[in-house]
Amino acid sequence: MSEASTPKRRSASEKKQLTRDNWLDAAAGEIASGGFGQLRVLTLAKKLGVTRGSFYWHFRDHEDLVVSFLDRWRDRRLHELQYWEPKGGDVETELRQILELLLTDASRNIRRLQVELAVRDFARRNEYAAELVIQVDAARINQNCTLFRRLSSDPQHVKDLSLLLYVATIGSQVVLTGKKGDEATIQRIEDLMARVVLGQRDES
Amino acid sequence: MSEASTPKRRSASEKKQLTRDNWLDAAAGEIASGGFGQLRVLTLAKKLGVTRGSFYWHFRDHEDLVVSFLDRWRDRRLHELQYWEPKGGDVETELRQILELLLTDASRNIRRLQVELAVRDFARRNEYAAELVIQVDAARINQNCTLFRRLSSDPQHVKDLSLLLYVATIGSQVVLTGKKGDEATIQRIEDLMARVVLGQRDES
DNA sequence: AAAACTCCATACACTGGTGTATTGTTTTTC
DNA sequence: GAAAAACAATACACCAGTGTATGGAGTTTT
Repeated sequence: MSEASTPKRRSASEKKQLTRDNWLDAAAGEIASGGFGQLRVLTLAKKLGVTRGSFYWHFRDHEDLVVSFLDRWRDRRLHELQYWEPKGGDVETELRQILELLLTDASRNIRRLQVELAVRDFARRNEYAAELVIQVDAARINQNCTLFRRLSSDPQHVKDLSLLLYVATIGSQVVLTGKKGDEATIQRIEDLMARVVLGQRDES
Repeated sequence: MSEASTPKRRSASEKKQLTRDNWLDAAAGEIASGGFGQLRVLTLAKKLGVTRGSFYWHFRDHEDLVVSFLDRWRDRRLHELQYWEPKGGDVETELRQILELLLTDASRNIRRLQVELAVRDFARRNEYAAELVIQVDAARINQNCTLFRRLSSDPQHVKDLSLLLYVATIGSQVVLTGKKGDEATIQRIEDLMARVVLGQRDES
C-alpha cells in the first residue's frame, strides 16, 4: 500500500553496500573541489545516497576520515613512484619522460592535481599532513636525483638541480592549474626546462 | 588646533574604536594561519576585544569581509610592483635583485607569504579570487619580461622565461615554506636559477 | 545642550553541521 | 535457515557560527 511513499532502503539504483574506501573516494571528490575545510560528513552521505549512520559505522569520527584519507594518499604517492622508474636510455629522453610525467600528464589528471594541492594547503595548518607531504616530497626529489647524477658529479649540485626541477613543476601546477589554453604553455615550459637543465651539464 | 581635523581614536577609557582596516588586518592573521575556510567573524571579534556588533556595523556580512580583503590584497600587490622597478644596471645584478626579492625576501615575510598561498588556494574554489590572482600573476610576469627582453629577442622566449622564473619561485614558496633550514637551501636555489637563466642568453 | 552620528553590546532566531543511541535491514556464517 | 555480524536509517541532543533588531554610550555637530 504505502510502498511508493517510503522507499525504505536505498533506491533501487545502486544496491551494493559501502566500504571504507568508497567513503574515501567520495571524500577525494569533495577535497578536490573544496579542500579539507569543506569536507562534510553530511555532504558525503548525500553524495553516496546514504545517511550518516553508515559513516559512523565505517569511521570513528570526522578526524578519522581525514587521517585515513591522508594515509591512503601518502601510501599511493609513495607506491606509484615505483612505476616511474627511469626506463634507461639517453639522458635527454629520460629527462623528457620525467618532465612529461610531472607536467603534461599531471595537468591532464586535474582531479588528482587538485587533491594534491588541497593536501599541500591543509599541511600548512595540520601537523600530520605536513609530515606526509614532506615524506612524499623527499621521495620524489630523491627519485629524480638518480637521473641528475648522470649530469653532474657534485652531490650538492645534483640535489639542487632535482629540487629546482621539483619546485618548478609544483609551481607550474599551482599557477597554471585550471587556466585555459595552458596545454600549449605547459608544453613550452616543458621544453624550456629540459633545455635549461641540460645546459647544466658538468657545471659543478 | 590641527587636531580638530584629525580623526580621534582615544577615549578617556583607553578603548580605541575600530576601523574597517583593523578588521581586515585581523582577518589577514586568521587567513594566514587557517585559510579562508577558517575565517570566522566570531573569532575576529574576540581577537579584537569586541563583539560582533562592531563587525556588522563595518561590514554588511561575512562575504563583504572576504571581498573587501581580496580587493585590498589585489590593490596592494599591484601597487607594490611599482617599487620593484629594476634599478637599472647590469643584467645579472638586476636578475639577482629580482631573485632576491622573489625568494629570499619573500621567505622572510612568512606572514605575507602565507596569505598569498591562502588566496591562491581560495582561488581554486572562488571565481572572484581566481580573477584577482590571474591579474596579479599577469602583472608580475609582465614586469619581469622587461628584464628578459635584454636576454633574448624572441618575444615568445621572453614570455616563457619570465613564466618559468615565476612558477619556480611560486613553487619554492609552496614547497619550502615553513620547513626548517631552508634559508641556505633557498640561497642555493637562487644561485642556481640565476645561472640557469643567464645560460639562456641568445638561445632564441 | 540637544540632536545626530558613530561605534559597540546584548539578546534572539535560525541554520548547518557533529556525534550518539537505538532500531532496522541485509548479508554472511555455521 | 536461524544466529551473528555487517551495514544503514532515524531520532535526538548539542554546538558553533551567522545575521538581525534594538538599545546604549561616546563623540561631533548645530
